[in-house]
Amino acid sequence: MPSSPAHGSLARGFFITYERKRTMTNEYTPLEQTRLEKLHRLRNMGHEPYPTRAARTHTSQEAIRAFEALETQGVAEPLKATLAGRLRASRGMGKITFAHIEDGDGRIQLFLRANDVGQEALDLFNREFDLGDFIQASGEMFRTRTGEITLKVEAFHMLAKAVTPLPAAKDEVIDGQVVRHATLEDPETRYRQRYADLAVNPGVRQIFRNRAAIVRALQAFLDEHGFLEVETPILQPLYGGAAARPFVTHHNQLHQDLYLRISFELYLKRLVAGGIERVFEIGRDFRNEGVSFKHNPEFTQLEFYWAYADYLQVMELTEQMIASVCDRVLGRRTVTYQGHEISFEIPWRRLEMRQGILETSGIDFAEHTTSEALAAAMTAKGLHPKPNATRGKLIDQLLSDHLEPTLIQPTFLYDYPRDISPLAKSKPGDPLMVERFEGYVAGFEICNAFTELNDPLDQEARFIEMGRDYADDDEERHPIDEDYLRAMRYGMPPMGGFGMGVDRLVMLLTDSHSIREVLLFPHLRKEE
RNA sequence: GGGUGCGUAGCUCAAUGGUAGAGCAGUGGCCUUUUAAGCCAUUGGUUGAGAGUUCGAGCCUCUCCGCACUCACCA
Repeated sequence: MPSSPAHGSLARGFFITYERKRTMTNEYTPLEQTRLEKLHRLRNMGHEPYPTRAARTHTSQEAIRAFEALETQGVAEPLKATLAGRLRASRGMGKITFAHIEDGDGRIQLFLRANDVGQEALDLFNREFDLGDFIQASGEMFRTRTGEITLKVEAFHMLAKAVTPLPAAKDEVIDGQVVRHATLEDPETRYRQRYADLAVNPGVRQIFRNRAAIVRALQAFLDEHGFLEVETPILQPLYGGAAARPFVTHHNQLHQDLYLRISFELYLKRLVAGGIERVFEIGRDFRNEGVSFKHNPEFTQLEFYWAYADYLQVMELTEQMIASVCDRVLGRRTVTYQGHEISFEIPWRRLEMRQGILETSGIDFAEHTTSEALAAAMTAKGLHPKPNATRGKLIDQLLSDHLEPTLIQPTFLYDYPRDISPLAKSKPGDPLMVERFEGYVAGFEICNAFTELNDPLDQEARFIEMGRDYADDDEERHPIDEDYLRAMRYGMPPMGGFGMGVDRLVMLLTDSHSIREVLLFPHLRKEE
């Protein structure tokens, strides 16, 4: 990049043209122009605004802890430190300036005095440095009159000039409580410009630290229980394993349409057929559906499959796994979610799905074995059954409308109707029901599991039966995965299988009201 | 996709159909232990975009864009 004149139109013109070509951004705002002029002045004075390297010796908290340690030991020798971070507050008071910088650890105060750095440098700091700039400062640690551990700056320089001001956010400490003023709140700006959100809203960073810890805790738990972590194709020639519309893409050279996976199920069960008795995957699923506070088009799923186990054993492993995650990540098993005290202590409540629906809606679906009969019973109760719905969908409607909202404490709903569970094994002696459970917390579903169907003839019949419920052009109609049937015909051991929305678990453990809060870059419509 | 609501300065928010404002941030000045520092002065707006009604529109009407909530969809 050529060196630029201080603050002429030539310099600005250069930058604007460059930016427009690259990103089609608009012109710089007046606030940005002010900062660009500072940038050019710094450069003209020989202060590189974007030096190649930093040289910090301590993070903010390391410096504070090291100072406290020396203080307790009564060491007279002052602690020298070079700190680096983002300028978040600056209070100029004539011949001295107090400032705070923020790094990955937290905040620390800087104290700049004309006596120490020189009047010229102090003026440079006050005139050309802005909130949001990344800077480096060296000096000795001390305590101010009010007791705050502070760096008495002897030398400082810019590490990266911020051209665009951060959305203002100031903290006030009242009786030990941090009160934030004019924080960035607009959800659209927060999600579109997550970098700005992360920079000014510390709670956001904590959510994603917790998210990473939750995923690691799940991996550790399953690893300790003998499950092998694998990665299966995201681009699939056929999709399956869930009721969802897929995203379609195309491989040019192979002249082949491909689907982004909607679940891992059929691939992971192929692996069990191949002899991997305990297997799991944590990864991204893609579903071409509407968005809501609990749905994003791409989301993170955990699935595991466990040979020779059934859904009851999976149920027990599930509550152990969640408790283990709570222990590792939070150090406790109770959380507050949107005002509800929720306990993940073992065991969770177990409720037969039929019984739960009977209690909350007054309808026993077992007494109505056809969709017509069930719809009539619902109408008789003053409910509004969806027209032309299958019996399974009507039961699902009763579940979501009446039962689901009541399931605040962790609850396993078990035994589901066969016609909404084409991959689950029937209950012995009850051909209409399958061995399946779903875990509900805070009124929404977080996991889904069953004793897996391993009878290739039954599976083929279910696929065909399922296909009959849809017209040929119905988008929900699923293709039959012949290769999966072949894998099953080679022999597939009995097994329990499990799937969980990791984002929803993160929501629960971070008290987030929307899935978008726990996704770094949630899906939004295109800007403009 | 439907319904409801919202969109005003960089951020958070005001403004009966009648001159678009405040705090913070910014700019200039004073200030050597402050911490939402303070004090004085001051800049900043095509009120999301476009059209219409009106003497006059941030406000009323319509279209579009975006966001939120909600419904539909989600074996």
